[in-house]
Amino acid sequence: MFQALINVLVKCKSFSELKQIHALVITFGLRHESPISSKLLSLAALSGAGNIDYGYRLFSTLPAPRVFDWNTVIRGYSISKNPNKSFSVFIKMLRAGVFPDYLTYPFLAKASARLLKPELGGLIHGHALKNGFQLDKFINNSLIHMYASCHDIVYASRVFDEMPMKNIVSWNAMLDGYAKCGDMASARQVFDLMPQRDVVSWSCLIDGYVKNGDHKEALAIFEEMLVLGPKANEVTMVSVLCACAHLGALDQGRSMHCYVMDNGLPMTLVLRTSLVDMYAKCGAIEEALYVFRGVSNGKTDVLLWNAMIGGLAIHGLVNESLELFTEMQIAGIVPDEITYLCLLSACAHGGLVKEAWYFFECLGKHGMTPKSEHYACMVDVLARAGQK
DNA sequence: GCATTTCCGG
Repeated sequence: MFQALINVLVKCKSFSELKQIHALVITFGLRHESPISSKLLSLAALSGAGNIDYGYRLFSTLPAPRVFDWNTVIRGYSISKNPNKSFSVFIKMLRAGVFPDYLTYPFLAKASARLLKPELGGLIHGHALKNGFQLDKFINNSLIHMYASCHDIVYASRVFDEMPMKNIVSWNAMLDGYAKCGDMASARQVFDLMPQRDVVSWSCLIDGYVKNGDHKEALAIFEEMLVLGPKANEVTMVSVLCACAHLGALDQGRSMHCYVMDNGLPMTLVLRTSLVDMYAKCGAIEEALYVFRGVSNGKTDVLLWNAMIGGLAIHGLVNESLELFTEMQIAGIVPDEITYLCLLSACAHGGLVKEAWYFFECLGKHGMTPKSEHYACMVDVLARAGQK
């Protein structure tokens, strides 16, 4: 009976299915059977079928949650909109007398990193040390990443240096840390020094060069990777496509696209967005549209639509851009402030003063505050229309 | 049984 239910749970794909199973569990009085409720909780809190608030409500009904359950909720919040809640759950956990384990801390480190609060991460660090986890590789690696993400590279390297046994993840965390802090010389040094390199190491280095504006070097490293390194993955390709977009290197961009297809890399939404953006920036609107339309009924999000709407706008295809916006709303995608920025830029190109004002007002009506970029665009619209 | 690292649009 248990196993049958767990098998059903694993296959659960949507929120409504999840709720049905939840109802079933309650009806059969299995709510307090820990293997079932734990599995249900992790599905609710972590998978695409649920959401963390639902997960937390479910968690609250458990008579005696175990470390596993606490970790699930802390982890769920660490990747949610509000990572602060990971800490409130952690405090409740301590008050309930449940001892944190080697997975509790990495989730809390992640929450600190996402909040950009190294002070908070430092407290977690101290807590882990006090509880005898000073040699734990998993915890230390997540702490390195936490400090580095918070631009506290001195602390990150202190943790790194004090680790008696480092693995490739430790090295990658340092490499990425330096890159994120804009210190590509040190990042490169770490890369050259590390005992072995995997696809993440190469991707970190390449993306570091991209983020620091050295697109040529990023592509040069990628070429080197093709010869000496591991196979690139879809994450690597996102960075190199960004480099091609910045350089307007259409031919190279096309060959990146070929690499993706030839190697059967998963066409994730992120990758599709990068391809659309690259083609659009390189002036290949037809190809951008081709990738954008891609699989019919495929998943889309606001970032993908923004890339296409913005791509049309910068090439002066004003009507096409505005029509795509209409289509996007019909598709049920909610625009964000970048969408409006793209639309305002389309209006600037087309001299559409009235439409620009309309979009500018929409911004406020949908609870967004115009930022300096929006004002700049409006000034541009009015200046081009010859108004003062 | 949960695990840390790389990626998208202005």
